Amino acid sequence: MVKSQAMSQIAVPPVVFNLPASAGATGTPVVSPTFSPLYQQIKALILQSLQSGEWKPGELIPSEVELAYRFKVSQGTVRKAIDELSAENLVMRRQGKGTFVATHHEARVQFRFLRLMPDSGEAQQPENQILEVKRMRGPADVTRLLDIKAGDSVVYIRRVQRFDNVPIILEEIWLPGVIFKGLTAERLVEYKGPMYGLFEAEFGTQMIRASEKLHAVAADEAAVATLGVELGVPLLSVDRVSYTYGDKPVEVRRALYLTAHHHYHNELS
Amino acid sequence: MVKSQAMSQIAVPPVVFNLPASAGATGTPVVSPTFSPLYQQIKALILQSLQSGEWKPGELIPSEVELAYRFKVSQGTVRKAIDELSAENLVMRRQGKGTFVATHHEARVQFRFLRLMPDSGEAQQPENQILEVKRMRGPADVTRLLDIKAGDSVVYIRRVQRFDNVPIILEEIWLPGVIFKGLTAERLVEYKGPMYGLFEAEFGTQMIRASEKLHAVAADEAAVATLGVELGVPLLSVDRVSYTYGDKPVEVRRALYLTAHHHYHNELS
DNA sequence: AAGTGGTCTAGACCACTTT
DNA sequence: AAGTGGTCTAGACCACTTC
Repeated sequence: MVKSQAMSQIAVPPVVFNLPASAGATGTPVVSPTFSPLYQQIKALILQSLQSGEWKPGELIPSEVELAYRFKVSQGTVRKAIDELSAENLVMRRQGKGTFVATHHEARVQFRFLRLMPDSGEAQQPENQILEVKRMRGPADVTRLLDIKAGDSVVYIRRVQRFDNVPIILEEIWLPGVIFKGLTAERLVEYKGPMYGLFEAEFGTQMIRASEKLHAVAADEAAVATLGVELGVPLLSVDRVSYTYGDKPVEVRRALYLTAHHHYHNELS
Repeated sequence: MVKSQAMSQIAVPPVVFNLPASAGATGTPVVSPTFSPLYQQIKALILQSLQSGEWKPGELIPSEVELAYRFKVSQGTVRKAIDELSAENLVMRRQGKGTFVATHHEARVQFRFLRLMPDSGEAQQPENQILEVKRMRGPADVTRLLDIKAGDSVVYIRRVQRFDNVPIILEEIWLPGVIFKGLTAERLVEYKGPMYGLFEAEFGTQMIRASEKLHAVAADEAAVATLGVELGVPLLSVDRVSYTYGDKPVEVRRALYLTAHHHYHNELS
């Protein structure tokens, strides 16, 4: 039984969970306006389940065999879909155990999102100190980056991160107010672990990729006050926009890195 | 005819081109001390052909069917090997045409190795100005990074790169003297196009990945002289080590980027 | 029409983990 | 022993490019 690609084209509605056309279908194919390989459609369906929270970060997703049965495709096709999700770091495969939803409660993931390393020695987790948390109307440049309406409410966070108790990073963070309703200074202060872990666990928002722009800048007075450097000292400015499923921007960051004894590490390939 | 993985284990000599054990082989398997999947062994063999120059940058490599015949494995196994090489940007697949060896004579590749973008507007190719080329005994830190003997000969290059005729990058480059014997200032000046293109075309050395460390630093007198900035202005320092096949380091770079109107772009995922 | 890479299936077996 | 992901094969057909 060989299925034609065009015939096995399945409708992928925006939200509704949908099974593919029955495997034995013959007749006139219902040609949809947009073509894509079967495994891409399966990938999109799995992505929906990830986004909807059907499988939460850290959890086991159904086995390849089960997904193949559910979607009425071969295991190989499910495999190729999961292969891509794995390459994009959205899931993690473990031979013999299964496939797990990626989570920020893992050192590996955190190092992907914090590229600052000591010039010598091992990479380590910084400690947070929250300086300020408030709700405000988003500045124009921030709301534009977050793709929300001008003047919409945002949560503003200001914090310092320390390595070996030395302040190295001064950071401002803006989050869409609608998504991060219940976020308070207390919760941020008491939460141990990476901030993105808090976001995924308590706000159902998974950061899956980010785009950064780096500049060398001179220390301003805020940096002087918090990083203990002199005015004008060179600092690495890192502007970040983070995205969740569907390439939706959900965080804007502006950080200043003191790179006297640390560096931003990047692999080109 | 089903082949066991262990039985199809093939010897992968360092240089000699070798065919896998015959497909129908039964008897006692010659268990090699290191195990690896067949497709990884095929990948290693293809890698050898790339490294040896059997297929040069920009050229078409044999089709999957032909490689499968040559290695006496299925097309699917060759496919998986090439899939990985493609993911690592060592080859480029083009449906209907074939698989090509990656080359630095391509805009896409060049942007992978130069992350500096204008804050607004399109990315563009910079223009080179060679300031100095000489052969010298490599400084200790450089020879250590290049994994050559202390005091070994290196080629030293100093250059400025301009965007829209404005000097933005001041760069020092060290190359192993043994590999880049015939590299002269004249050749560097007259060569149009990316330097890595020259390296691959005339020295048979393909840069396939690089590791960068970024610091924010204050402009020194060399930067003042060449970039036309004032002493102490913040600059982005980029220390790079580039690698060719077999993770062999073949270039050390120290660059200063003027980031007043440009930024270093990075995608985290 | 012929050749290339791209997709899809079905089935077998392997390596690893848990029961 | 059973279940999971990982490897390998063989064969079919599709999409794209070139002749």
